[in-house]
Amino acid sequence: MKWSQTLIPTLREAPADAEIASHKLLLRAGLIRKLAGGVYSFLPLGLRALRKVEQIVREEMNRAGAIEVLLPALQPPEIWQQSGRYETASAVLFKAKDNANREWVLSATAEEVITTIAAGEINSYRQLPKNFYQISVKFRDEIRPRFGLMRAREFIMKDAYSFDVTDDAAQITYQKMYDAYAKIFARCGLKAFAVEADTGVIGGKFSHEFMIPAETGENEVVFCESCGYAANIEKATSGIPKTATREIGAAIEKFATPGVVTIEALSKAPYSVPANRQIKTLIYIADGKPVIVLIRGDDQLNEAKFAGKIGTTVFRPATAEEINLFLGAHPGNLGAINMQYEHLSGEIQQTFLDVRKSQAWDNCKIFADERLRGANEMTTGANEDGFHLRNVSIERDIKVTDWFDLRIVTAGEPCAKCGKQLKIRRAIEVGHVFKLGTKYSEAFNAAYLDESGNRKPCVMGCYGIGVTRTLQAVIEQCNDKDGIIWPLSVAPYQICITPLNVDVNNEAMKLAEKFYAELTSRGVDVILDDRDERPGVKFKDADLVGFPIRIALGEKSLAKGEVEIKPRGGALQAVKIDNAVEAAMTLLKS
RNA sequence: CGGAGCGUAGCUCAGCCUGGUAGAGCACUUGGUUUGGGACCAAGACGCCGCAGGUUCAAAUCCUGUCGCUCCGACCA
Repeated sequence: MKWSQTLIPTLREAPADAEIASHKLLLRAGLIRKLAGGVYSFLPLGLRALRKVEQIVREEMNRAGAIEVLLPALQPPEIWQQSGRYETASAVLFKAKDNANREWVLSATAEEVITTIAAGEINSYRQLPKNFYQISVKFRDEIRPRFGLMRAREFIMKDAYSFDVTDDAAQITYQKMYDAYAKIFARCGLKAFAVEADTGVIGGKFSHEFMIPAETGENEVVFCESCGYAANIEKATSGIPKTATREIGAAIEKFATPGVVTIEALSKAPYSVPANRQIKTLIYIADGKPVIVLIRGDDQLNEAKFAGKIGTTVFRPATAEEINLFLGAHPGNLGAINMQYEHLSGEIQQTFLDVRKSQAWDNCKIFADERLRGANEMTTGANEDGFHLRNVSIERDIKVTDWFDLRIVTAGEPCAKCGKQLKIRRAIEVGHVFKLGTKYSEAFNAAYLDESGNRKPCVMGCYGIGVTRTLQAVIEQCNDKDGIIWPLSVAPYQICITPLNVDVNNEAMKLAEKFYAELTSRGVDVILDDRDERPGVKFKDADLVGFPIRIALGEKSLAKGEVEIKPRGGALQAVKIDNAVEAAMTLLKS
């Protein structure tokens, strides 16, 4: 390709709405342009890099035995209702209406579609296993699109769906995908690692996410350098000790704490109740009903874990007004003990009772973090502004509905497996593999007949790679002050030939054309910078775009019978003209 | 959706406080001088100052509303 014939609109300055390095570089190097928030056009250079990532994904998926299909982006809402995700995933689904006012769902993912196909076309164990994948545009109504392609409303995803006869067989497929993913990211030049992950709305038994370490990543990963344990913080657990049990002491005692509404304030004199001897009482409204969550004063609630336990993602913290109405006190004075209303007077008490009834408050569930199990001599709010209770024994005084691990792990806690200190780092999620089980196959009746003629649901898995996100992750991981440093495997062009004089009669240009023809015939992706620009502009642009190898032809070196070959980020080497093509090929292979 | 900020030329931004009819740099066009790391000179073209109301003799500037964008939080590949 000749530079002058394509479109590579490089920018000296990054547009103001780009925040992180990779987003700025995508724009500055002329790979993408924004059409609207979270919606981007791919320009020629960006598309070339994207196609390379796609091709790597395709090759490894094929190698792992998956077969490519293409499923519709326009999907009838009925199938989403059938799986139940029309409600549970409602927040991210784009919906459109046709001219007959019929509703459609834009594909956010395709479990429903593929399972419909499996239900219709797979009848026998002889047809299994099958693993279908596609690389296609996905739509998600992200609450907050961010960082260019990292979190977009429209993006390209590789999604795969496997169907197996048994759980054991599904495990083998899962492992194949896991291995394929490791290869894919390695081939893209990425340092990826897998972590245990939360399954979220998709559901299923367990999953791993593939992460790219990056300060700008939106995920926090807990990991142990000693034994290799690694998990998304949403899922991570640690071996932190439970609350020390003490003698069950005296009866509960109410004491005045005027104006004290934080854990910290209560931990100071004159109260001096250590945070680890306090019970934090949080009120959430989940599916319209109140839920009480108890965790230790020095811990934080992990909302992802909480969501997993209560089985809905539709929840929010209760407002101060709601809490006051329900419990008769404001945040900072709450406890799961005195959920009474005797202290309220007449009319207010009636309102209180009505609210409780309407909100099913009397059946309000109390979930407590495991770390509080058996705790006593604890302090918590008295449900009366300005008062707390001490000598609280959880098992004795609070009717806990259920105990769960609900806390957020923090750095430095002991690893649950080996006891060494856990660390936390930020990362970008580029892939996710799920073991689904039979959730979708049962909902869509995707079943097969086994050897004995028994009808059984297929055991499913699903596997996603954010292709456009992966592309940006490559840039986020591979750049310097001058621009992108493409790994050879995904570079839009592998070699940029830069003649410093582009007059067709000039020796530099003639030679450039000759190299271009030779390298192209050898299957190398080459771009020839035939613009009549000053050398500085060409060099700066080549560095910005980040071609792995640049071959410069200028008077100075040509006079010595040489050309200059410079790997991006490596040392410049002078090579005899006749050896230049071979030298470049050698560099490509190394 | 809650909190914060920003919408002026293709890009980066000034002007707004204190109202008087549109600016700079880069990019673009033409001519010239340059030519190994984002050149210089000259001349040009490019603006519904996000949109809609309002105040005013007069609005980019003040007021109200609205839309869009960015950042922090919840969501995700």
